[in-house]
Amino acid sequence: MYRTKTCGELRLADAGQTVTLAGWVQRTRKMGGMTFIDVRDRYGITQVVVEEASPLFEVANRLGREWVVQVTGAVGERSSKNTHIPTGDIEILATELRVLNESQTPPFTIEDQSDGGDDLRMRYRYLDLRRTPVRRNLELRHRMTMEVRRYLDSLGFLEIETPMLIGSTPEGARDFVVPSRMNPGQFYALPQSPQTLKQLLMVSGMDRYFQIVKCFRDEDLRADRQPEFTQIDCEMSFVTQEDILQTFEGMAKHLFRELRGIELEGAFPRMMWADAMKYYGSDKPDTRFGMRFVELKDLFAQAPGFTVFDDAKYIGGICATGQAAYTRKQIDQLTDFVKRPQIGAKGLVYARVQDDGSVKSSVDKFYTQEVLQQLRQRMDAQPGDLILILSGDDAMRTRKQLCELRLEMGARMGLRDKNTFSLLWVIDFPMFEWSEEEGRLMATHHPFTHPKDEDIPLLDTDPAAVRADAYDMVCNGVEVGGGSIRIHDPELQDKMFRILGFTEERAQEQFGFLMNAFKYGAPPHGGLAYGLDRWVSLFAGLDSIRDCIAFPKNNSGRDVMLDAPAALEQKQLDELCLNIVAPQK
RNA sequence: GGUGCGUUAGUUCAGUCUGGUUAGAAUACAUGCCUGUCACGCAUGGGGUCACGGGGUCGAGCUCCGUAUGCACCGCCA
Repeated sequence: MYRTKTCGELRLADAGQTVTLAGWVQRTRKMGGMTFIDVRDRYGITQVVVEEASPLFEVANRLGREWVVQVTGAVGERSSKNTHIPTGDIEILATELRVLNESQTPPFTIEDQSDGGDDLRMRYRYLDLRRTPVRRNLELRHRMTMEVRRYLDSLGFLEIETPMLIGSTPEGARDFVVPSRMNPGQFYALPQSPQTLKQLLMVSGMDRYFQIVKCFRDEDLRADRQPEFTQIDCEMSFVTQEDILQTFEGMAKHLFRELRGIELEGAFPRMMWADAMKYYGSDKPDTRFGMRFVELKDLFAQAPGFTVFDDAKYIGGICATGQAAYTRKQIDQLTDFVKRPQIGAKGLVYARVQDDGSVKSSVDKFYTQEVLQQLRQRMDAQPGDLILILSGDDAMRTRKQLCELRLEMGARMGLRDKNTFSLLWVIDFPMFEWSEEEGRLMATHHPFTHPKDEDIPLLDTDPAAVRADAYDMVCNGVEVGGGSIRIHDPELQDKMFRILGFTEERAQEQFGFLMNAFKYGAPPHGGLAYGLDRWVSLFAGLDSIRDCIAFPKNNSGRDVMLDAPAALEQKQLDELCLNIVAPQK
């Protein structure tokens, strides 16, 4: 046995015991006549003392950072305590000190506040994972999957694995593909989600399924998007949308209770997609704060000499409470912010409500105080408030711009606190979206999503107006999960494929397996998938999901530690019959 | 496919606006001193292809163009 105790568990009550610890040298402090060694493992840090008189003194002074050591000695009370760490009252007076392994000087110091940048941390991720903050994220992730399994198991869900090598489907994200050696010229695809497989499990009568499962999407990365990521994938039979929302709202509450000690009271608010877009300009509104949009188009008639609003199809405002003291410079910063190419607004109109109730705005020259007072009333603005207005000739685009402005103001006003959580359901998503690129309607969620019963007649007359039994769970402006009731009627499914522009042959070719299964008695079913990485990030207050993934990819989809992806040997390529010539080395 | 910001010591950064002697700091590392440190302290020392290529200039870390690469974002992500 290499150790009898860990480096995090010894306390004053253990004084007098002889123990053996093993771990990494965090650092040594040589005082001349004595040397302190901080030994670290994943449980904590314990101080070891070696005095000059000890035969171990020479070894102790030779130790370098990150050497692996084994120490035996008596637990003693420290004469001067360290109140910063749990083991700070005790130390080990070493009687044995063995070097289990030496270490090169690490490229960055293993400390909570790392001095390594992202790229270096990824290159030496195994060292980065020795750092407490990163390790804690993985610990939290572990506890979360344990709690998910506990909750779902208690409700009778079965965890069932589905294959990683499946067929490619052109709908949705790009697939990662895997060539098949035994079937030359043919390819598997890695699942973007086990969507159709879990629906088949419902046909099989599995009733309540879940899986904590890797999913793969060959799309560009973001701070919250990795090419492989983990879903908590769930499906239930004989349920309504209401049943599903209840079940998974329960799971969210369970996770908050067990992992954050937060009791979420009452049912989660539900917001129709159309309202989310109208009041927040987003299908994932951050509801930690208000500042809802107010439409102002009818208020601002054409004014001589002022052309900004002339072509506006949409004029919308938000009211920033108590921000009337914003300086000209701050307003200019906001204007620059909305004019950035990523946002693309033309400009910003502002109005301050003065202490006496009068409104001082950037459009004073063009609108009477009467109109401005109506504005103030419409915005429900009080003295001291700042009204910000955007306009544009494309209502949807302008709402998105206003959404960015709202989030920016929320951040500036400190209203986006990482320890405040505001959850809601966004429901009644539109069934279809028009794709300019494809020149056809595309499924907003996926082609198996059930339309709302009352909208089914519209499928024939006005498909773009059809809403779906689809829902997202949103927390603090992050989509943490989403799902839908699925179609279980083959005829309705056929109709959906037709609207989506599938020929019968193509629908059969790509989804024939599912359509055939549905001919043998598909139960009504629906489900949801949570993004595990996003949940962990949210609970840990992370800016990027990378920090809760042991070995993530960088912005370009590369694993800089493994140096993957990489070219293959010609022999491997030849076996796969890909007719690719390997690059010369 | 696009936009923005970056790339200088092992590491984190300053220096770039306003080109001009030997490119600095902190930290890490090495050596020495120190018996109560815990961000130990003190002293000394080593450590640089200023990402790469090109232009312009008497002269470039600094200016211009291109490339690579990192991060954030837009497009994309059923």
